[in-house]
Amino acid sequence: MTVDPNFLSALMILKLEGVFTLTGEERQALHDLPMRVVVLKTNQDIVHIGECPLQSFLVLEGFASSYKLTADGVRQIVALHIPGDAPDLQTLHLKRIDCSFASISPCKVGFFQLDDLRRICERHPRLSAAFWRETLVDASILREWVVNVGRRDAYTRVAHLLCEFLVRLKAVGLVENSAFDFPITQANLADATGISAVHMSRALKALREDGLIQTRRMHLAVPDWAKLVNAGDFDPFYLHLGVNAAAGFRPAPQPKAAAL
Amino acid sequence: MTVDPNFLSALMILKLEGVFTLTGEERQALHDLPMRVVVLKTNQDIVHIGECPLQSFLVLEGFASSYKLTADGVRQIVALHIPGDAPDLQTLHLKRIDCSFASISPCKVGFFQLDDLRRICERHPRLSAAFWRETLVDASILREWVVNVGRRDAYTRVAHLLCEFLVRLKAVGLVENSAFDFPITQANLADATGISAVHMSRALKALREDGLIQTRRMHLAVPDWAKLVNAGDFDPFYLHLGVNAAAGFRPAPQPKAAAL
DNA sequence: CGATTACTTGAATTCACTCAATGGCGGTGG
DNA sequence: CCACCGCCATTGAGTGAATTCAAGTAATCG
Repeated sequence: MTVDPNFLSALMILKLEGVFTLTGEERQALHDLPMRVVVLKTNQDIVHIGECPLQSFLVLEGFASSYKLTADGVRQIVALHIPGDAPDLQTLHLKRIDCSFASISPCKVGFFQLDDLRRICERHPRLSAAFWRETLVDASILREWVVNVGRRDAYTRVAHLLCEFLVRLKAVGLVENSAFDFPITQANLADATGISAVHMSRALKALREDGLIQTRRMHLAVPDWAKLVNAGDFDPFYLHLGVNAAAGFRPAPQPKAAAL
Repeated sequence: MTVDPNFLSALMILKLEGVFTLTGEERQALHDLPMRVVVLKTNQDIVHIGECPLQSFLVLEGFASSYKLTADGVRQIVALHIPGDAPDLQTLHLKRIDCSFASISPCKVGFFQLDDLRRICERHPRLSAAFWRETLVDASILREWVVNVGRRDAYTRVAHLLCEFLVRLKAVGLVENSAFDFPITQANLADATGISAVHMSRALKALREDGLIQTRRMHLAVPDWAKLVNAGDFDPFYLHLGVNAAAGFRPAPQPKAAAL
């Protein structure tokens, strides 16, 4: 995948189009957002907790994480970011960043000035709302992570994380035949699920032996989606994907919501 | 505490004032927000997951929770809400609610129409930004909860939750002499920390025996704040409280943030 | 090809869980 | 007023899931 200098906005636009149709003006505004592309190796810090940056970033290629450390130096990954994600939108309204960001695979990110984005938000209220919505979806994912880490056993937990990964990657077109590139170490997966790296190895082995996943190299395949969903107690609803993006993952058209 | 019919907006205003000073117009707009006060007993559902409500609510008195259930019916509380919180601002931009809300103590909540709030947001961009900020702080708390549940042992986890509770309650003036009303069952605390109710009992006992907390009836006192903070690996920064609100909790004025 | 990093496996341990029984408190009704 | 019931909290005993420690294998990179 080559990096078009405006690939940043292209990805952003793709994602927002999943929610509502942009006007030409809105698309243009995003397109004109100046940015600086940076290439990262694995495990490089992007922003560090406590900083007050003047810029924010978008993931273009590869994967990134948000993480925090406990007092005794144990790491917990609190979010995984895939191409198209803007992990750090909180900087728009919170001065100091409350978690660190790092690449967890070779990775390209695009930096943009917060002031530029603020200007866009002021001029285009619908875009502002769309970014707000993004941060709300992130919060929804965090809620599911609390459940995952708090109440599911390791096997289910890992299955759930892989389900989430697959659905999110599919939404940005990075899945082919229920398989995708997966250059993430077990240690990182362990930090994302709150288990030890050793136990992650065992959990993945169990999933493999049960025929729920196939791992070769840095590549992951899901032979039986329904089984993995079942094993992971997974319902993609919390991802709040547009109907288009979620096609193929919702077994049936979503039921009319219950009246209040 | 009696319920002034406009107590809702009063609380909302109080909280927002912690971030920036409202103009008279802004204050008036909040004050004029129509609302309906509802009194709840313990453990009553307020909004159920999957609904598409036309209204949202604010907690006036007592405590509420956001929770989700796993497939086998185990509950995980993903957020606790105290007076002044608007737990359900996500409805502004997400159609279907992705978690349930319930009272976890006797409780008063104020419902308002989303359309009314949307109108306020359109007319008062600074208020819109302030509400957005609120949701970002909620996300920050969720990140800390993932760390808490994922990487800390039960003892530390419970201490951390109690620290968070005390700081947040203090910010809305519900703490006196490091003590506060605490009408929350151990089962609920267990669901918030991802441990079993039995183990919660043991953890609280240990904290009591170590002199970190005192519990009598539905009341909790913290004799030695520094010790509890230490035991809970607690740093209030993630709460993003205004400087005023956090007074007395930050050991020193926050250091100039590191440059990017 | 040698060095480093990632993964796997086994064994012993520990933290937290379930199950089960008991005690305290508050409310309700005879 | 006291007896009873239900909810909540406590405690003990046994179990189990996940951890740490340790060793060894496979893969990757310069």
